[in-house]
Amino acid sequence: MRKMGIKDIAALSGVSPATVSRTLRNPELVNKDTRKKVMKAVKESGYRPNRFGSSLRTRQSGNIVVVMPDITHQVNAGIIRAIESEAQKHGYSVLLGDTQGLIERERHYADMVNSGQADGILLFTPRLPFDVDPDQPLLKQLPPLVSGNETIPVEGLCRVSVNNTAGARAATEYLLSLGHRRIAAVLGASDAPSNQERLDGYHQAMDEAGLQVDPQWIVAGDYSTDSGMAAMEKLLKLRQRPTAVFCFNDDMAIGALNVLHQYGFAIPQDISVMGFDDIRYAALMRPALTTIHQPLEDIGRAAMQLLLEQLNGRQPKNNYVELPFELIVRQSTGPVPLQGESE
Amino acid sequence: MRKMGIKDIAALSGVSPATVSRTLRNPELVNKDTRKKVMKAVKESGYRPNRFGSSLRTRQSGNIVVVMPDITHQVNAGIIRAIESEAQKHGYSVLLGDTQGLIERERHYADMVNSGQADGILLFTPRLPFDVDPDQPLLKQLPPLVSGNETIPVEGLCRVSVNNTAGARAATEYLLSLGHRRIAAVLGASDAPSNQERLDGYHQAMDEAGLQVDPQWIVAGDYSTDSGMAAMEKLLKLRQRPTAVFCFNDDMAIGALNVLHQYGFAIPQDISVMGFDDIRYAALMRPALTTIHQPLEDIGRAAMQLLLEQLNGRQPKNNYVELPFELIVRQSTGPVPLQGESE
DNA sequence: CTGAAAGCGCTTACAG
DNA sequence: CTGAAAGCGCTTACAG
Repeated sequence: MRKMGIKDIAALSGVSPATVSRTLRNPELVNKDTRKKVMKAVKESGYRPNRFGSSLRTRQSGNIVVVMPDITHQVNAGIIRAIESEAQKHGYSVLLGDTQGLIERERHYADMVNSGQADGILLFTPRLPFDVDPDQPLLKQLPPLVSGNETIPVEGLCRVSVNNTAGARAATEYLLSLGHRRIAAVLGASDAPSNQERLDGYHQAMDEAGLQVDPQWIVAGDYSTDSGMAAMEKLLKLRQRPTAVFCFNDDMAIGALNVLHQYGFAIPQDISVMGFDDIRYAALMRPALTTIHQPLEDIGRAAMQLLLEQLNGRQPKNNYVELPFELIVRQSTGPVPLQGESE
Repeated sequence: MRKMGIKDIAALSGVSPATVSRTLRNPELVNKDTRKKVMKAVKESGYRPNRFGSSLRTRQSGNIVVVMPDITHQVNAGIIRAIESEAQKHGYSVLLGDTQGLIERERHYADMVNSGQADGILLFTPRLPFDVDPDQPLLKQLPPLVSGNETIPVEGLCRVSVNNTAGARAATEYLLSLGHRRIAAVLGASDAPSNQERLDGYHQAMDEAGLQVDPQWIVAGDYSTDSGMAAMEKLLKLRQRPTAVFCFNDDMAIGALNVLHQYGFAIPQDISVMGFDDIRYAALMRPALTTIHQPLEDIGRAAMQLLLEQLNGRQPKNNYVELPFELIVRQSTGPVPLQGESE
C-alpha cells in the first residue's frame, strides 16, 4: 500500500486534485456536496498532505526554530514548553535548537530560516547569528524574529522579558528593608544582557539607599550552581562578611546555600540568601529560597505571539513585551543579624 | 535581492543545475575544477539549498520528532538534549513534541511522520500513537521508531532504557543492607511501564529477603513532587511507620523530604528516603538524596543511534539497548533506627 | 463552483 | 564528468 497522494484522493472522490486541495485548505470555496465526497475519501484513506509539496509551492514551512543555550535549565524548558503549546495551536511545529553555548550552532539554526526550513526564529541567546550588511537598515535584513530573556538591545527588534533591572532592584530593596547593608551580588554569565541589567538594578537600589558598594561584594559567576558555590566560598573569606547575598539566579543561590550549610551557617539567621527565577526547586530547598519569580509560560506565549504577528505579515505595534516579575519571600532571607548591623 | 536558487548558482558558475546539485551532495562525482567554480559561487552568494525542493525529490525530510510528556522534567530535558546533539551531528533536525500528557497530541506528532514531515520518531511515552491493522505484523506498519524510558514492550521494537527492575531492586537491597525491614514504596504514574518495572524490582528484593510487604507500605503517586508529599503524609499516619521510603523518582522523594522536615523528622536518623533518576537537584538537597542514577546523555545518544540505523535502512541487530544505572549513596539514607528494628 | 495547467526548487536516471 | 529532462506533491491564477 503506497502512500496516498492528492491524485489518489482526487480519483477516489471523482474530482480534480485542485478541488481536493481546496477542500483541505479553503473549504468555503467548495460546494458542500463535493466537499463531503472529498472528506470521505480523505478520512477513509487516512490521507495526509505531503508537507513538502505544499511548502514548496507556498514557500511556508510551518516550522519555527527556538534557539537556547541549554534546554535542561528550568527557565528555558519552561519557556520552550509554552512556545510549543502556542505554536501548535496556530499550526506551527517547533524545531529545537540547543546551542550548548556554541556560536557555530547558533549560526546553524539561523541557517534554518535562511534555507526556508523555518519561517521564523525565537532567540534566547545574547547574539544575532545573522550576517548583516552594516550599511543597510538592520531590521529589514532579518527574518521574523523575537529575542527573549537575553534580550538583544536592537532598536525595533521584537523582545520579550521581565524587567531584569527592576527585578534585581526589588530584590535588593527587599534585603535592604530587612536591615541588610552589606549585600553581596553574585553575577551571572558576563556576556548575558540579563546579568548586566540585574547588576544595574542592584546598584540602583544600593545607590538610592545611600550605600557605598564594596567592590569585594561583587563576585563573578556564570549562572551555574558550581559558580554559585565558588562565589560563596570567596565571600566567606572576606574580612567583613556580607550579611546577605543576592545571587543573580536560583541555581547559583542553591550553590551558595549548600556552601553555607557545609560551613555550618544558619540561614537566614547568620546570612540571608536570595535568588532570581523561581525555578521549581527553589520552593523545595531547605530553607526555601526567596527569589524573583519569572512567568515562564507568559514569556513563552508572548514570544510566540510576537512571532506569529510577524509571520502573518504584521509588524507588531508593540515590539517590546515586558512581563511582570514577582518577589517571592520564603525562608532563606531574614532580618540582618545583630552583629551585622553594628559591625 | 531575491533568494538564490540552484539555477542562479548554475548561471553564476557556468554549469548546469545538475552539476551544482552534485557538487553539493556528491562532490566526488564532480571534476575538481568544476567543483571549485561552483563552491565559489555558493560561498559568494550565500546560497542554501531549499530544503523542500530536495525533500520533495528525495522523500527525506531530514527531521525527526521527539515525543515526551513534559520537557520541563530534568530527565526528559537531559535526554532530548543528547538526542539533539547526536541528531545534528548526522544532519538531522529535531522537532519538539511535548504532549503535556495528552493522547491527541501524541497522535498529532505521530502524524508528522505520516505526512513526511519527519523521517522517524523517538517515543518517550507509554503508548504507540499509530493506527495499526491488528492482522498484519506490527513492526512492518511502523515508521522508523525508538521507544525510550517508558519502553513499550512490543516484540522487536527498538527500545532504550536502564533496567528499571534491577535499579529498583538495587535500591531496595541497599535499604535492606542498612537494616531496614519496613520499607515503603511510593509509586509513579500508574500507566507508566517504568512504574510497574520498579515495583517489580522492589518486590523481588523484598521477597528475596524473605519479607512480607504490608500493602499499606505501597502508596500511589504519579511522579510529581506533590504526589510525593501526599504519599509521605499518608505513610506518616500509619500505626507502624516505615523506617525507609523508596520513592520511584527523585521529584517524589524531594516532596517526601519536605514533608518529613515539616513534621520535624531527622533524615536519615528517623527515616531514610531514597529516590530514582539522580536529577541535578538531588545532590543539592538537604540532606543530599540517595538515588539511582540514570545516564541521560547515554540514553539520548543510544536512542538516536538506534533511530539512525533504521533511517539508514538497517534493522539494528540489537533492538534493545539497556544502559547501566548506578546506585548513588548520599545523606538521605542511613542505618535503621533502633526502635525501628525492634518494634 | 470546478478543472487543466504551470510551476515551486530540487535530484537523478539516462544519454553522451 | 556533464547536461537535458522528467518529476517529486502540492497550490493557485486563470479560464470557463
